[in-house]
Amino acid sequence: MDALDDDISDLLAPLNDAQREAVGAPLGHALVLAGAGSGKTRVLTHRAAWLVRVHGASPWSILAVTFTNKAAAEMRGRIESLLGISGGGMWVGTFHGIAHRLLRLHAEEAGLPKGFQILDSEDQRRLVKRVMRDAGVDDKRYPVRQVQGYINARKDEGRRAGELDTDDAYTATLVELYGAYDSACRSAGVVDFPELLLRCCEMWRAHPELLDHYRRRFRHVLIDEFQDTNGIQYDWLRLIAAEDADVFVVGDDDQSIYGWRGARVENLQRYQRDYPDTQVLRLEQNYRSTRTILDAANHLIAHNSDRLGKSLWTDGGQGHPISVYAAFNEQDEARFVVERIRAMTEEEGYSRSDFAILYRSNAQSRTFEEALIGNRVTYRVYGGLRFFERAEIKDALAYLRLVDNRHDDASLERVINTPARGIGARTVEAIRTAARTQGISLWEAARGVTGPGGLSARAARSVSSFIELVDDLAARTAGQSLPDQVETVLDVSGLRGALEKEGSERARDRLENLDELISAARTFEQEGEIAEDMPPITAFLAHAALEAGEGQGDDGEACVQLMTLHSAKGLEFRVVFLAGMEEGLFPHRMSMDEPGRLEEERRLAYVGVTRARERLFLSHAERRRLHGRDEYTLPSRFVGELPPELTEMVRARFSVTGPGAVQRPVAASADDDADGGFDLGQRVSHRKFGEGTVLSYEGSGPGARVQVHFDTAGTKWLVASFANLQAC
DNA sequence: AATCCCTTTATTTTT
DNA sequence: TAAAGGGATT
Repeated sequence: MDALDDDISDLLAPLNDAQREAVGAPLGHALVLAGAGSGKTRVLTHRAAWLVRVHGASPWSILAVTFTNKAAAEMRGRIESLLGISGGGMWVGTFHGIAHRLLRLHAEEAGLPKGFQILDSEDQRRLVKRVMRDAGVDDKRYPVRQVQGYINARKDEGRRAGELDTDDAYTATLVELYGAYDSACRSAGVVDFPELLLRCCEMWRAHPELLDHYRRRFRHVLIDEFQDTNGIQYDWLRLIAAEDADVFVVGDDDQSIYGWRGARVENLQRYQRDYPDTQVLRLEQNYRSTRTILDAANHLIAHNSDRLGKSLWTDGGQGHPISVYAAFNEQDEARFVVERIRAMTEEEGYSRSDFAILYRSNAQSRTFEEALIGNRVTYRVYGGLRFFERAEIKDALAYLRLVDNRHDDASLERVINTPARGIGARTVEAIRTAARTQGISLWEAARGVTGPGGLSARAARSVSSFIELVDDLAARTAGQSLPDQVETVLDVSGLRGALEKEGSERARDRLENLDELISAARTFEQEGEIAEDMPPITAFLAHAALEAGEGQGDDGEACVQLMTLHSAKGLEFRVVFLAGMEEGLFPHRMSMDEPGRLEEERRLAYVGVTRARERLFLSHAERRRLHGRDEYTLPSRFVGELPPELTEMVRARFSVTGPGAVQRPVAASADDDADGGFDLGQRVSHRKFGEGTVLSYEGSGPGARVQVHFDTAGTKWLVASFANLQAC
């Protein structure tokens, strides 16, 4: 196809001037500062298509990088539809996915065994723990998570244990553990997530001819969400993008919310410094939200300093004011949200899938779930435990990994006594010691200890039958199809049998998940990308580690969506509820003291506000049960940072006589407090419904009604004078 | 070796 | 509150 004859109007027509300028930017170095809802993804995908159709670039020469698999899949799909062909040869993926691919292709140059496996965070934590035990480090002084965090942070900076300063004893121990952990990874033939990037960089540095090959191939590099890149990802880009390559990065400093995970907003400035010819483009027209919502977002984010500066505008309508609801407690907050959802679906024609309830921390979802269930509103919670992270799935995968590589110590430790087969802590400890002293893998050590000496006869028998089991699995699965291999593992390992015997509800769930694993294997075999000469099982295991299986859940039915603010980034909804707008919760108390972290919280609030297209509701509870204690809370400062003229306070349905004063209904029972009323949130008991909590009032005098959420009987409105509620 | 009970602790999350 | 981890018990 001659690029010049191609009619490119479909590429430019759906774009505004700023977007068009970005898409058609001259080859070189571009930085697109794209505000929320300004058509960032569209610009990125049209740019890729533009490169092919206008500059005649081969898809082979394009490398497009995102942060999540979901974003990568979406980008690939959209580019392909713009090109009208499959983007054959184009590399579109996550940083980790692409680095992984490179390491597979060049395992030898990278110093990795052919069938290396990937550790997810949990695997990594277990391994760190084991290394610490072996090194005799006290996990009270050095919490495992902290050590893990330290190692990952250093890897994200691109630094190995050997390059680190050890000024004080504490750091020295951390560095030592880092080194010991890395050697454990090396001997087991496994890599963790940050290692994928780091190893890739090291491979390129050690093999300039390889780097040169890829530099000549990938003439065009596109990167999404650049504000989320960390140090090693930036290094990686600097390596792969030759000086004269075409680099197109898109980001928004106001949406940088992963600083705590090593993301460095400064990379936006660093990029401009490292490539002085960078053309900076701004996308400031928002197509998503009403003017009210956008103005509110702009005001909010203006409270941050150190911004690159960007101001979003829209030519859309004013829209509704932002509603702010002060709830008594979290149940009342949930009740309010669910009531609004009910009213808007019934009276204004909204669908359930138009609503999102966003919150700062996952624990907040529970109250909403209860309220939604109580009102028979279908919903879906995003986040939480992902498919491939479930214990039963990981057990099954660990068997597969062990069959693939007997020296994978982490997997061996995981399943040596799962299901229980009489190999207890002491036995495992003996194997571990043997492995450590002889410098061999656990597998080899396990084979050794079955010999004379050491273990009791019973333990030795158990261990050797485990060894036989794994060898037997290997023999049986050889030559089988992927789903059959999974099936074999489930049956022969006893994983399935143990769950069937248990027979509980939970066990049935797990069995279903295991069945789903077989289907996942089948799907992967049919559709998955099994590159080059990689054995399917290796590819499948890598897939399980790199894609936690977010797609699993039940779509289809219209659902209200519940998720954290973090997972809402990149999404949009007609109606958004931002719940728990309270000091201490949001901004979170752990991020309140440091100015930098507080600003990140504010960016998170900004992300939340800009998710809304039409309506935005903020709510905060005056009293919230936190860790089992009732806490009295203040509204979040972020609420106060919105212009008052754009917000309206929503009143509860009971009468309010003065500022903050609640007129209490007269209760029939004379035996409680002085004025005979109940306090909101007070515990009461009813003859028939049992105990409950007072949620709200309506009216006063003898006709006053009181809303009580009963622990077992649900929420009810009662006429106070007849209900004969007792304080308790 | 498995079970039970007590203490501790308590963001955000992708890969 | 509730989950998870550690220590003691069976």
